[in-house]
Amino acid sequence: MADTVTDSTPGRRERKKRRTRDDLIQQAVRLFAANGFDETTTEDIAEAADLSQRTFFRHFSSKEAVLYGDMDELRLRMRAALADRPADEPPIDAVRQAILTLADNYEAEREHRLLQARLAAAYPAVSAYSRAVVQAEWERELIRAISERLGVDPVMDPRPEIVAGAAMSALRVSIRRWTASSGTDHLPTIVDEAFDALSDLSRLAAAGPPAQ
Amino acid sequence: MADTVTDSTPGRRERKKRRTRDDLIQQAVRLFAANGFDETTTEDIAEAADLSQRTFFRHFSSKEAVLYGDMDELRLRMRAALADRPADEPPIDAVRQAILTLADNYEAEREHRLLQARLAAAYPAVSAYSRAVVQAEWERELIRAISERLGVDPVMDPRPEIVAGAAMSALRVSIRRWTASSGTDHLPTIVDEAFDALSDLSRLAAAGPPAQ
DNA sequence: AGCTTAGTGTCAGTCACTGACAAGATGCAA
DNA sequence: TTGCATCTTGTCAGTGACTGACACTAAGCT
Repeated sequence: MADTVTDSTPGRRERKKRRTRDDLIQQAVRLFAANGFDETTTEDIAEAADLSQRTFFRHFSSKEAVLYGDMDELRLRMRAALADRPADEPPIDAVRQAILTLADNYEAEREHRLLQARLAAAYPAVSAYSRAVVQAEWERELIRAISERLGVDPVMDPRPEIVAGAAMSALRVSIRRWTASSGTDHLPTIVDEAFDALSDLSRLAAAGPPAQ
Repeated sequence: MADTVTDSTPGRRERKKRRTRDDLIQQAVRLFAANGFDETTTEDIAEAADLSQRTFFRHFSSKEAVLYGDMDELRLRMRAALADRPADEPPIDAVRQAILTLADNYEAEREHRLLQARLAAAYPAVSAYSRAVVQAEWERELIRAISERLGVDPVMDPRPEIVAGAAMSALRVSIRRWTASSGTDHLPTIVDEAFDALSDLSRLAAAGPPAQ
């Protein structure tokens, strides 16, 4: 047993791999912020991390993926938030709280999240990835939680998907507005207003004639 | 005035261009259906239409774009449907009717729309494009119509975006289910149920304990 | 018939991403 | 400690989407 105290669970190999991955993320984010997304090549990123391009693609499946390399942790936090809500709470409220958990994180990591959101606003490829991968994962978490609460099979009953989709849509709009304010507005507040609007969907009435 | 009767408005050049474009769409759709999206190269499509790859990219900005080359017309039809609804109708109802117009078209062009939906389900790149371009355009139409009806500025008031986003989400879910049924279910009916669920969002309650 | 303009082909180039192979590091067992 | 299996990486060659530059031809106009 010549174990040093350092490696508690993961071995040396694991730690090295993790460090390499973190390096790639850090360098990528730095370069994206400095020069833009399209303007940064995967070769640039690998170079900055002193690795080959091939190694970059062994850690991340695309240039977009490295920008969102830290999202898995957030997804799990959201899942935990859902599990913590009382089982008899109306699903839409549990969902609102889960989304607020995400919003809190955006405030806590304001600079980084703002960069991601700005790049998504500026580069279609980033926006597409964010929706198709990151947000799709969040949405799946919501669908799973909602169908459990309703006690229904999400394949048969469309309501979990409808609710989750509406919630994700509200989040997207909220983040867009938060980004437009450069993160000066309070995202959880924006999200709260968005969910209020969602509850009032059917009560939304057309305006009368413009001041008669 | 040596006009022949054939070219009523667009000149020979325009017609030729249009025909080339239509050829590309037709060949692309045929090849996608036969071999799959990733399995078909832009070179294959150009070749099948007896054109150079460079010309393909002069008509379509991406391989995804050619698959949705017929969507502009549908968007305009949706816009017209929105304009036709009474101005004092609740926005959510006008939106529902607009989406039902889309659904009707999906039934009318079942085979083609089903192919698009299947390719979107099978190929992430297609799904991403569909959302980021096609559906984003539809959503913008909704936002514009809703803010006009509410008499508000969509930059200041988040409600138009919220409503439009929720509606688009309901449409996506509906199309997914319609696709899963291979188009045998009636899409307008599915859409109607989705909008009913949307109206009942806040009344959705958790199930009691599983049969005590 | 001339002149301008727009659509096309060809060619060369960039860049994201992938498969194959070899080499060095790591974990593990004898 | 040694030996072997496994993992991570680098190198190299290749595919395919997409773009800029240039020359050529057809279409519209006078």
